[in-house]
Amino acid sequence: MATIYDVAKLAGVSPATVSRVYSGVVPVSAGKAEAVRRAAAELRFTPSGTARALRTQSSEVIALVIPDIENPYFTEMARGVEDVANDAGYSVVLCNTDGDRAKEAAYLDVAVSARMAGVIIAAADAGTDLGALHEHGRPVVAVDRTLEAAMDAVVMDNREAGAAATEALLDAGYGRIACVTGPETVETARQRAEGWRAALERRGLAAPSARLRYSTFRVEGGRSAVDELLAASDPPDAIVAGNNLLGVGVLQRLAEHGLTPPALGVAVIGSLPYATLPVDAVTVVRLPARDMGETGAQMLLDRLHGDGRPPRTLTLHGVVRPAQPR
Amino acid sequence: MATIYDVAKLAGVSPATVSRVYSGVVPVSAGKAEAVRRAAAELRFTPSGTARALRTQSSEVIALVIPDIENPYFTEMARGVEDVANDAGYSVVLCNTDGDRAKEAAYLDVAVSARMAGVIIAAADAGTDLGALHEHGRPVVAVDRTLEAAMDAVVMDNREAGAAATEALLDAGYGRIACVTGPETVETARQRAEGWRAALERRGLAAPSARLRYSTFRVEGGRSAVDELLAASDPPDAIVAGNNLLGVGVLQRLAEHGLTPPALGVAVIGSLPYATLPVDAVTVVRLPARDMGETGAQMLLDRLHGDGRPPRTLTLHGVVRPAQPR
DNA sequence: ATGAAAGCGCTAACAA
DNA sequence: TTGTTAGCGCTTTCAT
Repeated sequence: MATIYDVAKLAGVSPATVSRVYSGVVPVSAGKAEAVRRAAAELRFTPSGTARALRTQSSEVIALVIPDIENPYFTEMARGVEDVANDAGYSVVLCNTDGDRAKEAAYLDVAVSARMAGVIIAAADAGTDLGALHEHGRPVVAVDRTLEAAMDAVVMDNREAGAAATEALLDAGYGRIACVTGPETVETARQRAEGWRAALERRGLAAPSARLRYSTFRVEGGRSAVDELLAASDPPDAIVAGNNLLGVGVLQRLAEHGLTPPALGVAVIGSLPYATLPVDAVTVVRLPARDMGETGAQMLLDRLHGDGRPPRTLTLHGVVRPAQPR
Repeated sequence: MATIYDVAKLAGVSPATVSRVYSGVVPVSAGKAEAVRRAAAELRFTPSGTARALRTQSSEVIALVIPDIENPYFTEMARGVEDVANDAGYSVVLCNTDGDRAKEAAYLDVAVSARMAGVIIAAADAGTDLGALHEHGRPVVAVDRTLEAAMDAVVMDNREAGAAATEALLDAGYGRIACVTGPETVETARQRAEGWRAALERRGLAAPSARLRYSTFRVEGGRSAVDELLAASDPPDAIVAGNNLLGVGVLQRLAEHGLTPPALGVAVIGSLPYATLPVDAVTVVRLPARDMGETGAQMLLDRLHGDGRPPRTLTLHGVVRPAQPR
């Protein structure tokens, strides 16, 4: 593999000049620059990112840590991060943690060990340790889920989303509304459930815990919740699904029970990009995932460019698309 | 940031000993190892991956290059890659190219510049240039789509999948079967269409080009194909969808036309993980995406561990789940 | 505008 | 088993 020394020798200049041609800021005479370029092409020179990273103590790579790469919500977010980061000349490393603390810790370790420029993280749970990142002075932005009191973060208004979903069902005439959400350890899951409860109570209705199910944020969770809820002595007439995958599971299982909405009302928090039936009959609270990614990436870039303001939390709001009355 | 020198001084040993404790292979006496560990913990030492990569000319990172991170087929594959790679101590960097050659080239550049150990790639199209990787001696494994005549590759049997999907529809009694597939520039799209054609011709049926649509491998492509096919003077009575997203689009649009299967037959090449209606009425040719990822990763690891056998192509087969007769 | 030289933090001979 | 030492390829003063 050719190095700047090889290129320098062939071009008849010093290694420093070759370096200057590639870093671009320091002026180099046109003639020498041209000679360097020709020599580099001839030797198929590719500058060593690792050497540069070692020397400069930083690389143009940012880590994006997410709990579930198979969830379209997070991939949509990843697209947002990518677009903004790539435009600014950064590469994005996607790290999938499966919501597993050990895996997450391993990836954060890699991030500091590889001297990545910064980290955007949708944390597995509240226990994530950002200590090493902080000590090494790497900026971190939390997305989707907050992590520490005073840090940069972009989150959804989850309570509002939960309330809006519930209210849309109430407005459509449903009265016995259940809620299926994610694990109680996950902030977003709790907040969405709180929104459901608040909306019901605002209308003077009870929010019995028998109608609230903490589950996993996965398709299977939605499916089994339907079975459990329908088996109850006082089954609900509508269900709020706490995220997109739960929504898919709920709709799947309901269809198998012959209860396609609006026979039983359904509101989903999050989009259903791969739904195979018309979702007109389903209330959807669209969450701007891509926007969240873009905004988070921009916050991180600002920090990398020396922004020293106190940390801030940005809250994004969902958009309600009520079920069409038929 | 603490270095091995700081740790060495505090532990009262040489830097080399610290290094040996971390690399693990060379024996170190228990006492010194313990001292090193304590010193490292006290100084919150994190070894510099960049320094190590520079020194050893390689890093424990592999790049996974895919054309569409929002397609569950590729994320499922990514999971397979991740599992195998992580178990072997490698991190996986996910690079999303959007099927864009320039983006792809940029990522491959990063891969060699960062001295990544190897690359697994589902190429944007046949024009991808692997030259730089080869020159730098980095192993490459193609997945989903081949790229060069003699290279390691794991692909699906796409012709067979296309034929199986078509035959299932024929067996179910449909006779005017259309096919919607991806861009003609994409190998998998062509092969699946060829399978469709071959299956029809084997039964002595025509495969008129009016019933074959090259589109994009996206939801929207399936939707518009339905409209175009239904508007024809001699509309089909069944449709083969060339990938999962096309299948989603086809099913969506058919439902909007009031033509839910089996009113119009549908076979999908690929899985429908987020379908919201029961897919019993749809023929699905499940493609083992996760398996493809695991196998590709294993092939790459073998190369990294010195496997010098001639390159090989492994072909994986889909599994037909015919629509349930109702 | 250009070159010489030091050093980023680590590993791998080699010596002891 | 342990320490000494010489780089890996680059950037960056400091001179010129």
